[in-house]
Amino acid sequence: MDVLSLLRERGIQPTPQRLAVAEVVLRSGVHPSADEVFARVRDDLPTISRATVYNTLNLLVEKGLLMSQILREGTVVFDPNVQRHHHFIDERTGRIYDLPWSALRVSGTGALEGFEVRDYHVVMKGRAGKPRNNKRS
Amino acid sequence: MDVLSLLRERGIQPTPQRLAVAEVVLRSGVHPSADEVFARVRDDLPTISRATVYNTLNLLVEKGLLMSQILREGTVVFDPNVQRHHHFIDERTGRIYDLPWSALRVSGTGALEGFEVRDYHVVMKGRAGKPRNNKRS
DNA sequence: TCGTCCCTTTGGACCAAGTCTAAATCCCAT
DNA sequence: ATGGGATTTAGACTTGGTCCAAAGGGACGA
Repeated sequence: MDVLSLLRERGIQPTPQRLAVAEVVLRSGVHPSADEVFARVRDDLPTISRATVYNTLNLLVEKGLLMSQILREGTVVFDPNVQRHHHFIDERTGRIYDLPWSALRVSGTGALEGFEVRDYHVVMKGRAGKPRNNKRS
Repeated sequence: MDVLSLLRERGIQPTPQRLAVAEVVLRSGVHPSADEVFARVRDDLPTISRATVYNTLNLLVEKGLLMSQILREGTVVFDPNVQRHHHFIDERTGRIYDLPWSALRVSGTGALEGFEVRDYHVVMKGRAGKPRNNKRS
């Protein structure tokens, strides 16, 4: 599905600015901050303003095309993966990886006295890219 | 153990400013931001500077008396609980609660291809203060 | 074609969290 | 008492983010 249709589907009035922002963040596959998106978008649309990028990202979150996540110090990051999932943060690079929901299982969430759990996820830290398939260490 | 001895034990040269900061954050039982600590400490020590509060908090983290956590948008919070534990965030109040490590169990952390997990914890969101709740997720 | 209305974009002011720096102060050993 | 290293201070600076008033742009009726 192309980005233009995605926006229309959610009732977002498409504009060149919004399309450019959505292209960058939805296709990125990573977890950019707003200013990182700003920088990337400016390559194509040099006159776009910071306010528009922030407005658009917040609009995309509001309309369910993005999630914002609190995973980096000092800044929110945007995640084009809107399914439930977990996160892994590489300690060396700071890079954030998505882990599929099915990769982990958390038990005990229903047995917490005094807490009504609405959502949860696991945040893991370590090193990514070390072990290889079929190799033991 | 009093705070003065705690600092000495960790090789931290005690000063009135450091003691005041440590008292506030170690006894608070909550998860204050640096500026919240700054505000509280100024009640007792009106001339203390922001830089000293930030320096001291970072020093306490470095020396293992505190942990810093990324749980609130825009600011780091400090956690006097240095044991492994999970977190629950009340969506209405933003208040952060510690959950004992034993309250939850996460399985699958060892089976992740390509990720060497060094640490992890569960972040939950919902409403606190409602006893008697039995729901799975 | 021309207005006009409404939505969007823009630039800059503003705010909050946090770091940095240079100067002042403190403490301690000589 | 004095000199030096550690600590504190105020304020400048940086960065992430919001706010606002003015300008732009497109759809539609006259």
